[in-house]
Amino acid sequence: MHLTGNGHACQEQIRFFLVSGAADVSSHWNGYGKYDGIVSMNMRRTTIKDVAEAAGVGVATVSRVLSGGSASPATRERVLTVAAQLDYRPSALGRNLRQQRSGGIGLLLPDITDTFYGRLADGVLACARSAGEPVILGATGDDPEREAELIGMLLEQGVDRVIAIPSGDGETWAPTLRAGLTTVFAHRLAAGRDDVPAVLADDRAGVRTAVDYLTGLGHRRIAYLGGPGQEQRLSVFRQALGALVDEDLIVSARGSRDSAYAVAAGLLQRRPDLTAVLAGGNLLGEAAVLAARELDLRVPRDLSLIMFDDVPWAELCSPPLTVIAQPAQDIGYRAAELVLRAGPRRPRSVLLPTELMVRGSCAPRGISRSPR
Amino acid sequence: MHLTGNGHACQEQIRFFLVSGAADVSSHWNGYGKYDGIVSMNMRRTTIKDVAEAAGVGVATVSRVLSGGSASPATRERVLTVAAQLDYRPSALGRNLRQQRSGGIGLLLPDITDTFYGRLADGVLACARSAGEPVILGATGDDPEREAELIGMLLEQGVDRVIAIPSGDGETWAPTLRAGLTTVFAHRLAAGRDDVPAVLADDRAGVRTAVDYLTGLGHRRIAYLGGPGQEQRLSVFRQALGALVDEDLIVSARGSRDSAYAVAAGLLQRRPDLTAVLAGGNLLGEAAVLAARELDLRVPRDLSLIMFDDVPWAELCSPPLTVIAQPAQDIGYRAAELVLRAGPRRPRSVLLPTELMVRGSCAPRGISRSPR
DNA sequence: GAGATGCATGAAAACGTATCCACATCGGGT
DNA sequence: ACCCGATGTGGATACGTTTTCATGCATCTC
Repeated sequence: MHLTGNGHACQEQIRFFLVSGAADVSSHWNGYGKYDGIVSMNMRRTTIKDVAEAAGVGVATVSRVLSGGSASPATRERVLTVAAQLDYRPSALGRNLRQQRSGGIGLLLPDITDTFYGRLADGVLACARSAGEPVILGATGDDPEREAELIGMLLEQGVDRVIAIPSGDGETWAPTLRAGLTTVFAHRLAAGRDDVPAVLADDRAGVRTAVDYLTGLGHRRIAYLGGPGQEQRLSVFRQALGALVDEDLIVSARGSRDSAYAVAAGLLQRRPDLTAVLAGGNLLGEAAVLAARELDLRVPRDLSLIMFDDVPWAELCSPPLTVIAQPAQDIGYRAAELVLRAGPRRPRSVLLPTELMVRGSCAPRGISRSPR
Repeated sequence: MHLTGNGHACQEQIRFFLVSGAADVSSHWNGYGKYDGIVSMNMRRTTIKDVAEAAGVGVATVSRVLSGGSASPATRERVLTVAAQLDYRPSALGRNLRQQRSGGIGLLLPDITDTFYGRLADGVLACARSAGEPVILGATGDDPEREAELIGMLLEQGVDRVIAIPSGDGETWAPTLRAGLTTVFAHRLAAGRDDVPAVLADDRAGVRTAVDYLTGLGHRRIAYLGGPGQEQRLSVFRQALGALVDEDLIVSARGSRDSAYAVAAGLLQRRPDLTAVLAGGNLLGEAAVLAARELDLRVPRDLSLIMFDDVPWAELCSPPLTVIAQPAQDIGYRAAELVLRAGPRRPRSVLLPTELMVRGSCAPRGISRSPR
């Protein structure tokens, strides 16, 4: 009761100022923050109603002005001035409930610890920030179940836009689309969901370039060390390798570092005859380097190595790693653009170029590895 | 109109099933999703009211049951059953508006690309997930202005819990606390805001250990390569070094990789006489390694290097980097715990241990570096 | 047996916003 | 002079939930 009365008094005060001369208002009310200690604890949030009363207009008008609707220049200016003076910030809560959507954009990725996804997330954040949209982050751990859980959470939150590096298949994503979420996939697709727009690096060209480079150096027994959801790369790998393909040299790890290392070490141990490895991600590349070192294989003399994704430490490694650079940040940014600009018709998917960065981890096939 | 009528019909249907035999309901309505193609586009969200009507109780009762309030076992079971059948999910939008808070937890950090912050974020996500809370991520770029902007966004969203690696000073964070947000700082403090609980790595001990280790190896001219917000580390560094301190050897970079490299290269070039560097973060360590390589300084023969924060590539580097490991993930997790369990009284801050991991980037001071 | 006590329950209010609709005002055209 | 359309405006409503409050019923106590 007391509070409401107090608030009213303030608003009258402001109206007075506005009438007598708006120019002075700011100087008087700039120090609003100084009232901190006194009123902060139990101060009600400034609502659209307060602004309306202080400006002497209806709430509808305020809402229109602030949402870009039509209004006479005079009232528009008055409303804007008063809103600024009161330091009014529209409550996303009210708006969200009214329009049945929370506005934010959900971002679901396997592992925020992986610098690739980190850079991708950074791109999303950059675009979202320029659009003033909050980003809700979730880590799926490449587990469809956790992914489904997170999707449920997003739905419950009323999020209506989501960018995902999908782990699950079409089934997992059915509820999302059914609920009318605008979805954009990044970096990879979900099996059986080619109706969802996506932003992808040109894996096809990347793999082909890498394979051509390695075969050009004389390599014949080339392994692919893959991760989750790399079916497309695998098919291109097989295709590019043609007759040289050896299914025993194509292995897949789960998302974790441990799994990657285990698989890499197993591969190198099992097949001492292979001369080159294409690692399908920086975690896998890291695992390959560690495993090679553990087995006393020297890169690139004993083993040539190409890694997907250019990370800062690729240059620090010795030898510096030859990589296929992917525009992780761009992927995120473009995905955010797509999901924000989602118009009536479904936007076209985007394919971003990859680039082979030749450093020092590949060499012509020399003397065959000495058996251990 | 048509829709409402349709919805009512469905509810009647369900009530009938429930009366006649609940066991059959699931089998009949399991296939609910099959109606997708027909009704999905214009199907109203299932609300608490629907559940109430279908269960033949009031909305208040449903709310109580679902929020863990008291209710008779009979009604509780009936409500739960109906809710499950209707696949009812409470709308966070409505709840948020009602209780004037959005429930989620905001996470503000300088740069999600930095693996340290990535791991920290991962810890936060882990804890938040187990609590069922969404996380809203924002990247400040170590810029107080952007930070203030993001804080404003969080306030607008009604977020009432925030974890931050603060960039700004107490002034920046005044609005946050004024608005009644429960705030927890992680990894570092904001100047003049020691009233905010924090989760920190034991920098004090870390720096001291590192300095002792280096001086123990005979080093006398030791540089500190710092980043933003490392005032405390600097003071400890000076203190630990005692009479050996040389202000010219204490330099600070901004957050970016470029800045870090520039400062590192400048330092090494300007002072060829220094024999050891303590880098205050993995970006700075990376910069130091690159700069040293560029100047043809061999590590550790010409230059000993210790880096704050243990990252996977520290082992891949040659030589492997001696580091001060920080429990980044734990920091995030604990911070999330604190901010979630925020009771009436302010929780105590937490200090987590650091650990010196000796690898190969430090050596006893040998022959002084040859001048270039 | 009457009053007191406890519990389950539902109607209603509130949260802050956007939008629908009705009304008023004004200018220009017949 | 009258009407009509365009435009600006404000009251009222709805969004889905939680919480308060009053009511009814059953049980307990003296």
